Amino acid sequence: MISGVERWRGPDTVAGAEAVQGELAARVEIPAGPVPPPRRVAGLDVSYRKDSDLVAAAAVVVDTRTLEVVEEAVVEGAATFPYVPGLLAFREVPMLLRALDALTTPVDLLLCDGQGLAHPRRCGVACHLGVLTGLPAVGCAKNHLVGEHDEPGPRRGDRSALVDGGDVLGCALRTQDGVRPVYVSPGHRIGVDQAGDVVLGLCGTFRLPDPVRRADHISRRALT
DNA sequence: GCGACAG
DNA sequence: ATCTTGTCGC
Repeated sequence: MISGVERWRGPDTVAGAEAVQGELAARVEIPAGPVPPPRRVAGLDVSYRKDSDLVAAAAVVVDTRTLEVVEEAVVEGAATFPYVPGLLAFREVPMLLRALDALTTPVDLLLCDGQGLAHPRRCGVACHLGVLTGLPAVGCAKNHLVGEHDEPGPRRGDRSALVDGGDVLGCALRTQDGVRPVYVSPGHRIGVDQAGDVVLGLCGTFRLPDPVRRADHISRRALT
């Protein structure tokens, strides 16, 4: 269970949402050195239904040592904000906070399906969730949003920095030999290198980290 | 004007 | 994200 979550007040305009991100971005903390390795990670994801605003959000807590599932939570609701590139958090965060509240297990880190710092205003969905919960958070996106990077080497674990405006925001990480890289960036209370390490350590034999895959499956199944 | 554009 | 079967490639 996550306590002390401040009530989310969603803006209703693009300008308002961007202003909120400016404020949240200022509250993101990125430590210079390593932080204690997370023991329990919550993978998060949201699924949508084609012809309605019904959505399902899932949170799956996984033990990083055994890769065993500790707890799962799924909630359903209505989408209240449209998808706008750069403003994904306003569409998904309200539901994800509800899923997190449904958990009874304390978690050490949030692993989100989307960007963290690798965002136009350095405030991707992982930053929103990290700041609002106070927990360390990492963003792991399947596609690129911002930042330039060299093509990572072809093998599992190969990575190259994501750079934008002179800042290293994250990395393009090859999580399996020959697969397309994922885009990893810190959301809160963790550094770029360690964020990549955490994601790689949770990928098993798949491109995406296990907790996120499980959250995807569960949220999708909930809409059936 | 022409791309790019997390989910 | 979602609608969807078979099929091309390793």
